Amino acid sequence: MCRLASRSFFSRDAASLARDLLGTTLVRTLPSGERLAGMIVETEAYVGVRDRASHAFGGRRTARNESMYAKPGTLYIYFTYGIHHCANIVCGKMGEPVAVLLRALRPTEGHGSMATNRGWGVGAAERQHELCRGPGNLCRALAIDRSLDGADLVPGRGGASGSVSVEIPRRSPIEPGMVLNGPRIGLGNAGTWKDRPLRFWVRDSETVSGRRTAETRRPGAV
DNA sequence: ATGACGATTTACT
DNA sequence: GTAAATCGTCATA
Repeated sequence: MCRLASRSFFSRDAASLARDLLGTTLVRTLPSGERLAGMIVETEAYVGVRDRASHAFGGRRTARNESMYAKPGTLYIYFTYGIHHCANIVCGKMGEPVAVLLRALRPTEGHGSMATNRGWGVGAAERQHELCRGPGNLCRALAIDRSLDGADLVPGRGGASGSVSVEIPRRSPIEPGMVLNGPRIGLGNAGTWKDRPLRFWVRDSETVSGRRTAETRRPGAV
């Protein structure tokens, strides 16, 4: 019914991956073996050294963003505002600092643990769509922090499933017409790059963060 | 050593 | 709509 995303799946440009991650499932396996998972419904592409909004703009390379230069399929986790972690999937060609930010999931497994991670009490059923809405909330719900920075989403030869992976259903649950895109969120002085339609989300998804009513464009267009 | 800032979230007017 | 929270990171000295 589904397959694990391979290295080649991640080895392509960020906008294309950001679009095609919609409808796939992000799986977080805890040390206890419990699975926390959700369908990806919102992403943003950070397309490389020329992207003024990227942490790697101009080839910037520091201890913090080192993982952006790792191989496709690597997790890049950063800490910001003194409070939140945000998760990216590195893509592009080997050594290129290109990545996709995961902004929201529709939870599918482990709702109870996610609620606990969010600091919620019991009876959170009516707020399930808020569990993983927004990049910071998503990380908190899935217990993702900098200890996972640099982790590989693609299993090694041993075949052991990693602590984070992406599962691709044989048939996408997302109809092509359900995908919208528009400008990325929360950018400062990114100049012209601020308005590029590099944010992708699923239409009508209650779990999408920020504005849900932006322009429609040809899926994958940049 | 120090200061400014942030790919956010939440609460409040 | 605006503001506060909060601290690791980076540039500057």
